[in-house]
Amino acid sequence: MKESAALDAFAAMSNETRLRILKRLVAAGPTGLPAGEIADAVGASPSRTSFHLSTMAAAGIIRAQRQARQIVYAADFMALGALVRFLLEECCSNDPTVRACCGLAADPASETQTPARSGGCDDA
Amino acid sequence: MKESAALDAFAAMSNETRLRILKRLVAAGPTGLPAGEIADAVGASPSRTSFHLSTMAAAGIIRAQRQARQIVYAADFMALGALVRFLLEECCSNDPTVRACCGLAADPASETQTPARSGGCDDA
DNA sequence: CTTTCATTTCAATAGATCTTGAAATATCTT
DNA sequence: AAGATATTTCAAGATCTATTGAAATGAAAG
Repeated sequence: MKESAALDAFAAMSNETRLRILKRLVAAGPTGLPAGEIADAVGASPSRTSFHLSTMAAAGIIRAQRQARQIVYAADFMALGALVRFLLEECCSNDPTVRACCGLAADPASETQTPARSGGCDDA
Repeated sequence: MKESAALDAFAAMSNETRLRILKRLVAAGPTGLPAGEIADAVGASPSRTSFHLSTMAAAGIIRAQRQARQIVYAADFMALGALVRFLLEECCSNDPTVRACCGLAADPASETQTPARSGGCDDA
């Protein structure tokens, strides 16, 4: 993942309305939801919702597809996975403390069992 | 992790200078680095660096500690771990596709081996 | 081909964020 | 106490982001 893409993705996640939209779209699964339903779900006006959906689509974390008169948006799960991985690998250099907090083995190449989160992690 | 904390953390990561600072601090380990060295490392003026360091500290992803005349900043590895976990759990509902992209088992409770990243993931 | 429905685009505005350079603060040294 | 060093704070301006409501677009139905 390119750094500029990650910066855009982080910016997309740094807004309350957009984070709500993302959660809703993740819950909706790969089928996604039409813009109007998303607007209702998050309690924002159509134009405001459209603005945030465009921002998120430009950041690459969701995808749009016209279906008859509606425009259906869906989370891009692979892009989200790439973002988590960027955070873990590029930003955090696979630091063992960071990894332990998400139930990951200290060493990314490890063939051993994933450990329970060790003590000292902030609660999520 | 509270949602508002995550929003602040994402905002903190959505700036190029701050992301560079974070990477440098992660590389520096728990000992951290004084502000002046960080400024040199990222090529930003003292006041600009100070502004970004304050933003990151307020977001809780780094910590400051005065040491004689310098102020030493260090990455907060547990907070970063909590952020990765928030992204994975709260935002992505532990979606298996997302998890596969970071070398995680599809099921967070799984006792089986962490799989190699399955096909279809965006390259990080 | 007009109407209706779903969504976007636009223009205006308000507010937040970033950068710059100068001045202020805190700490150490002499 | 005066000077040097490390960093922050402040004020000004530029830029970016978000919200609102009205108007425009696209697609289907009558």
